[in-house]
Amino acid sequence: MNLLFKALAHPVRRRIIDMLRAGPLASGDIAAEFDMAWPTVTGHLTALKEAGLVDAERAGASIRYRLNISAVEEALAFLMDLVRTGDPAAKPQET
Amino acid sequence: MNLLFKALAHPVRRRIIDMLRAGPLASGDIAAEFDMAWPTVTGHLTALKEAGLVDAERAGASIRYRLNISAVEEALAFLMDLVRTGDPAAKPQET
DNA sequence: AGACTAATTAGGAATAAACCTAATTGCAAG
DNA sequence: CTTGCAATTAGGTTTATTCCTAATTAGTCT
Repeated sequence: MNLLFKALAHPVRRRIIDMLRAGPLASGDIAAEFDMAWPTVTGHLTALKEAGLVDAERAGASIRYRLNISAVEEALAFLMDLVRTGDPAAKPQET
Repeated sequence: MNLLFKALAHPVRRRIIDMLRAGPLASGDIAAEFDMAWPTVTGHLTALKEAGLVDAERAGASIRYRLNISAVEEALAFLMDLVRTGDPAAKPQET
């Protein structure tokens, strides 16, 4: 949970997630989109992987990163719970 | 957006949010729940305030913190968008 | 005013994060 | 087997975060 929100707390990592919505991408393709050194991007990919937000698999010479939706859903569930019980207009008990 | 996820990326701050779901609390009441110095908690409250997750207002001698649901909803919307267009089973276009 | 309580601000130390360059590993051809 | 491309790991610097204690501000009460 903590690694998850930490991973989301960086613009570069959020943009990587955004890129991966269209489908898996190679590390190099991702790195090419940013104005920073490739190893820096590798670091961000590692953070995303450790948070469970992406999976990596080797495909020949390159490595393909794929978005893992279920990790996003986990964060989503946390926030939904927060909104539900925190909003006075949405308590099922006191109808 | 960035401050928002950054604020959520710390267990103490998430627990403060959780505490505030039941209703507003004074700074001291919040600080009393943690095993750390009060000024440290003040720092976390400031981070939450800057993220828009809480509002603070003075109430006599004390200061009351209140959860701001709409900021949570903002994060929620971001993640929802991610799940929607990232999930192959949920593309309305290709039915 | 003076004393007491609530909370923040100031300043500083320890730890973690983000970034870089250089060196290394893993695969694929030739 | 060696050359070349893809990507990561290593090592180090800069900046940000987290936490502490001490000092300060703000409000209450007698």
